[in-house]
Amino acid sequence: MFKTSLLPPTRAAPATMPAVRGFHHGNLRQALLDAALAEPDIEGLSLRKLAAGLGVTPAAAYRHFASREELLLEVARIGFTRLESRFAKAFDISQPPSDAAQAQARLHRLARAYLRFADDEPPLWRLIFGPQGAAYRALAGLLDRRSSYDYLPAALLGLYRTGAVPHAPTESDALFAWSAVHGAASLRAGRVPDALMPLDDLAGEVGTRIVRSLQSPP
Amino acid sequence: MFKTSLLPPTRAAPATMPAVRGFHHGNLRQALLDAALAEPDIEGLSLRKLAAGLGVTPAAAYRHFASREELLLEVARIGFTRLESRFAKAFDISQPPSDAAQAQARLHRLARAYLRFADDEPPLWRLIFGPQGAAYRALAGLLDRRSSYDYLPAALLGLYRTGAVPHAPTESDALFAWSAVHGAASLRAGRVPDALMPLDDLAGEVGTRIVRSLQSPP
DNA sequence: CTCTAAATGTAAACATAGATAACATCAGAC
DNA sequence: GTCTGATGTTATCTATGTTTACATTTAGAG
Repeated sequence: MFKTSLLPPTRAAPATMPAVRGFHHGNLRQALLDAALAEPDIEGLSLRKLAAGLGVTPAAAYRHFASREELLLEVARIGFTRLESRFAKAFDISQPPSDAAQAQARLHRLARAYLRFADDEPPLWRLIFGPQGAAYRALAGLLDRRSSYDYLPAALLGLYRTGAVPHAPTESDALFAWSAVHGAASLRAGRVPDALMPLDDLAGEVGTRIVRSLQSPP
Repeated sequence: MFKTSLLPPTRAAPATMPAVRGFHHGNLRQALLDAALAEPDIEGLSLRKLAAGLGVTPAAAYRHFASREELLLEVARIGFTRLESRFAKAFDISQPPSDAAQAQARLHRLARAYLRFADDEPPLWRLIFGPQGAAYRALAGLLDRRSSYDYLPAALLGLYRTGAVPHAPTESDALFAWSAVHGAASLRAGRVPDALMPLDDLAGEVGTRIVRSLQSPP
């Protein structure tokens, strides 16, 4: 027999390490995710091109993802994880603020982490926060169950406890703070003219103004 | 001769008014735009389906738009126009604020207009402010040349002139205000849990906090 | 070691999409 | 009336997501 087996030797992946286990391709799933993460326009990627780039048939991808949408969802999950990891570092739970200055520094670090993520990984940012909602809403569960959404309120509470702010933060306060940071990042990612000052300056401005907006009583 | 002329009578549009001029279809261009505007997911629309819905061949659309992208661009322009029209009404240039309260009311109206647009026309909102940037950046020229971007700074200046705020607004102030409003609208459009309070309350909160964030000297 | 079953890929095909080219038709100018 | 340009229609091309039937490789049971 001879078949059309003219391509099998295409598995010329001697330069790549055996990944986890060397199957046909050597864990295609991760390779697809990596390729997707490297895409400049993740939402606009083509499964076929991705597969072709890995020297694999389009249908092969369907052994690992039920659909294109599921691939994107998985990528979005990775994005959320990376974002939260940045938040965790910025928040630094091991070092609770002992005075107002430290509490404000923590808030600034959070704002900076958020903005920096938008700066460092624009494709992921667009995928995650794209108003398309597909990935956004689908992953809402992932966000709701603690994590990213809680860092900001916690930081605001720290402001109050250290006396940087005169009243305990309300939900409204948290929403406003979140809006300001998210809005700044959005405008920056959207390349809105005015939003292009140095990132650290922007983070500082936003943090400072948030604190200022909390000065009067509720 | 007989050809394949079995479809021409499909032009059964006696119920629709002659539009501007009764051509083959009776101004397809506008009909396509209207159909696109009625789409729940504008960015995801299909030219073919749109055409089919109007009882017209896919290729017919290309007599009016060079590409799908151009159709979307035109829709985005319409969206921007609608948004600016709301801003204009909210700003009410014919009634300059004569005291702090009126200046604040103007700011609140602007915030409300912005949020209301996101609420009233989610598909347009997503198209316009989608981080995809396609339409966004392409239309940046339309935004830069005055209009929407200037209402907020003007409102802030009004706050200063009427003494509602102690210092003349800087670019940073305007950017922060814009971030806060835009962020609130984004979160709302993204159905983020906390952002779902009544629209007017949200607009009020945002407006009030923006003013508060401008209380200290620069 | 061998045999089998699950995991993984391939080939071929279908449906839909955007886009283009050649041809047809209608409105209005002359 | 005839000619011309605007507007639509018929294929037709290519790219893409997706499915189905088949092949192959791997891992593990016996």
